[in-house]
Amino acid sequence: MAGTAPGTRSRAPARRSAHVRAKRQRRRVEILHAALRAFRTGGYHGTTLDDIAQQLGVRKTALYHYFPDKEAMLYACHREGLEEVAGIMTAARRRPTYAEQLTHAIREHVRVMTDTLEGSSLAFEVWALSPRHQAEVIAARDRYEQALRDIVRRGVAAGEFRAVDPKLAVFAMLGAINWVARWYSADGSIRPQILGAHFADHLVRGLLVL
Amino acid sequence: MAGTAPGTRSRAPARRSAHVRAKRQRRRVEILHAALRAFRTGGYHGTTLDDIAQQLGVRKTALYHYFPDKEAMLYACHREGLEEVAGIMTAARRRPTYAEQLTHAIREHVRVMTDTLEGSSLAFEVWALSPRHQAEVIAARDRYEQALRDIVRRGVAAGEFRAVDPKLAVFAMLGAINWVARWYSADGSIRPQILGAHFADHLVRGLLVL
DNA sequence: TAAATTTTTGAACTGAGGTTCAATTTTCAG
DNA sequence: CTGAAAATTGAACCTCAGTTCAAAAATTTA
Repeated sequence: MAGTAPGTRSRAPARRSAHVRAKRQRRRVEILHAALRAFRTGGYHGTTLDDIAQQLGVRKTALYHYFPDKEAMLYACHREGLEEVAGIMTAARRRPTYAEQLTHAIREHVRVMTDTLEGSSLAFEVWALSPRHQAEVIAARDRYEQALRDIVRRGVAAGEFRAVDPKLAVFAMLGAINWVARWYSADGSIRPQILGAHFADHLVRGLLVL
Repeated sequence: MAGTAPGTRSRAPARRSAHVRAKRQRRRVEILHAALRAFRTGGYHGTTLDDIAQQLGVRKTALYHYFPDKEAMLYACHREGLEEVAGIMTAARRRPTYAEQLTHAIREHVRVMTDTLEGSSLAFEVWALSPRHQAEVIAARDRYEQALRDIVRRGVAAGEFRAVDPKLAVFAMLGAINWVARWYSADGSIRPQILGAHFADHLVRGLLVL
């Protein structure tokens, strides 16, 4: 949105120096992370711009220098998360067995969820987005879900998994993973690595034939 | 809160007839269900009193005849859900094996989630509650989580389950179950009965020794 | 260091939505 | 049928939070 509108900055195409541009980008990410943290716990509507600004030691009006409005922040959060998660699938498909493909996807998704916390966007309220953005995010999310279902479906066909309903199996997996956004804290005693391995074990084993 | 405050209705202890009282109670439940539906999808802050009132074909001011404020509705939702879920555990403990105990708990929790939708309170934003209510709800939720962990712990000790971390195992289960509130629709093709059985199978099997 | 540009700020505007309340309509009880 | 109680309404209030904007502060560039 920021770079695609024709009239936004058509007069001065590349006036900003690389240094300034990089700094601005860094700040944007900082703001996004602050927003992410706040959205994750308090929800989009429950989070005020003051909440986000306060984390950065700045007034809320400063945020408008980086994002046109609050919804743009939520959208950016979703974008980043979806991008990261989408990348998981291409790597997963290279694994030899379907069980390993699922294991990889779960581990990586959990890692995205805990390490950068940026994967938590899938757990966010999509309804707060504008119709256009909402449709886009839902489409991307559905693509991801579909890819997971395909793995399960093939695993079942190959006799690797029990005759489960792929849709329900994936709902269970995504529920467990997305729920992480609700309780995980980097200060806690739970190590992300362990968490991912544990979830993958639990959820994939539940599909295997005896 | 409605019946415990000393000064609320101390002068007229039982003026309302049984019929009126029953009708009022029925209406309260109707409002609660409407609120529940709205909270479940749009979140507490994202839901307006107009949203809830509109479902009932009434103006928002009518709601104040049944609840002192919006927070009271959220609190009532939590109360009902927690009560139902708490009842699950006592029945579960009567089952012979730990696997069966878990299976029962998961099935019933899913049923509460889909049938009445009242179990979705555990999935709600607790932070929107007043400090007092928040503490109460968190305590009840922790009790429930602890009970589930105990089953897992004992199952591990008895050699029935693998040597999993009870905390993580329960997080995975509750994540899958609570996530139901996000996608389940009574109009959809998924039958609650099947869903509960499927989730129980998936999640319990994942804990069993090979 | 000085001009230009970027970033931040404080004040003010605005609309949405929770809440109050007196008045009206509906329902109940005798 | 009639008075009383309950339920609902519409108007108004008020706070909060998203947004705008011109001015000030900080930073970059030459």
